[in-house]
Amino acid sequence: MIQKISDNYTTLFEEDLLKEIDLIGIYKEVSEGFELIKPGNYIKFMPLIIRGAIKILRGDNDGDELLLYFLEKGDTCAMTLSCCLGHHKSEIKAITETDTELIMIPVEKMEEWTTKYKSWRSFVFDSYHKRLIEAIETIDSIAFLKMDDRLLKYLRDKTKINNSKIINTTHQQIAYDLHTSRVVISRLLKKLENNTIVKLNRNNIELL
Amino acid sequence: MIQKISDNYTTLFEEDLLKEIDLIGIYKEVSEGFELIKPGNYIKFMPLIIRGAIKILRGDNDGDELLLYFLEKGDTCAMTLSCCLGHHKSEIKAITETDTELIMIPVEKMEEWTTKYKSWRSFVFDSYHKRLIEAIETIDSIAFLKMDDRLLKYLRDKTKINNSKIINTTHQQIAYDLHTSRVVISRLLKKLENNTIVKLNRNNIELL
DNA sequence: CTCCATCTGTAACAAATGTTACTGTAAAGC
DNA sequence: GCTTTACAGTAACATTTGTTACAGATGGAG
Repeated sequence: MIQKISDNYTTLFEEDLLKEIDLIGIYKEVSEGFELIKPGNYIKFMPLIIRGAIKILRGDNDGDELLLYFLEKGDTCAMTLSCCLGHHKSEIKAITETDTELIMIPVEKMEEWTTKYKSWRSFVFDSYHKRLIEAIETIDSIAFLKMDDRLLKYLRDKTKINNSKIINTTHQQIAYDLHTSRVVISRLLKKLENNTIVKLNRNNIELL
Repeated sequence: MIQKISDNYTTLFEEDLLKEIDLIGIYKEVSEGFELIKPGNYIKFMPLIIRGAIKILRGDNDGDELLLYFLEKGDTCAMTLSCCLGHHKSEIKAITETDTELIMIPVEKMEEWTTKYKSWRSFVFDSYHKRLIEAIETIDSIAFLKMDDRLLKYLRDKTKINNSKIINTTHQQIAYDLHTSRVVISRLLKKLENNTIVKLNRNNIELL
């Protein structure tokens, strides 16, 4: 486990901290499409991502939802941090975007390590920073971009996360992530296809 | 200065930390409408707000802008924290909403105090947490609400911040904050007036 | 193969928001 | 007082996005 952490985290954790993670962390493999966190859950573990990607969504009271951002290897979930420190309920939804390996750290260790290890402190600050930036980028997209550009950005993010120009998803699923309707997405995708920016197949979109 | 801090911050800072703030912090009074931070600035100080309110805006490349949230007494600017720790340029704009008293802390002290004082660490974590929550609430508004509800929310936030049912501003200014056009705001305000939710005057809106 | 569920394409329309243009009115400066 | 400027009201129209309804295509289950 130590090896996996050092290989995938740019933050250099102290030797002692690595040993603690090795001792206390729970290694887990999760397959694609699993709902790790539901709105309303209390969170007892903090995930360190080793491989794969996790999609973080905001859900409102009526089942509407909106993609906030993706987490990748080396990341952790700042909302989880918030919830842990503040002992609040989750206000978000987390779903594995691909098969994912992660290490679960019990909440209690959070504060302890924050006091004890400088590198852990930096890691946590850095995570907050990244998430805040991502949240603000999401605001940029919604506020300043039209749906066609948001869609294109979404497709590009997807190819980056999955490391493949082929995106396996349905129009309906994209509509959920961008909080719009399926018809709108179909319409705009068709326009992108006419401009030879994508190629459309059933359950599958290729970014050219 | 120690008194001002202890009076206005719920986080209880240690005696030693309070002394350091007293010694190092620079007390400042800023009048309404002053632009504290411009996009592109490097930030050398971190503000602790004692009294008043600061409006934080996101600005894109073309001069478009959008209100992110307000800061009040007891708050600090998480984006500033980010910038300080990461030594990045500012990506936001900060304008005093009312006359404001604040204490400026030089960036160098940030990391030092984070290591040295537990209460400072909690304060910084808590600030990040609050800002992340606020950013996500802003996302909620833009993504899930129509302009009329966003406007009403905006007016209510304003009355809360300024502690008065009378809002002194122009339709154009609201339009900038919500990133829409003046005509749209005028139209919706008129509708709110017809429903006796507000009363409109020149440079001045009263929330009923 | 046939049936069925799911996915996609498209049209026609409705609603929300953005744009342009013009008017009147209050306040500020002279 | 008069003139100028900023602010607000309104109409007419354009664009974007959302909604409903239906038809055709695809692939899997039986």
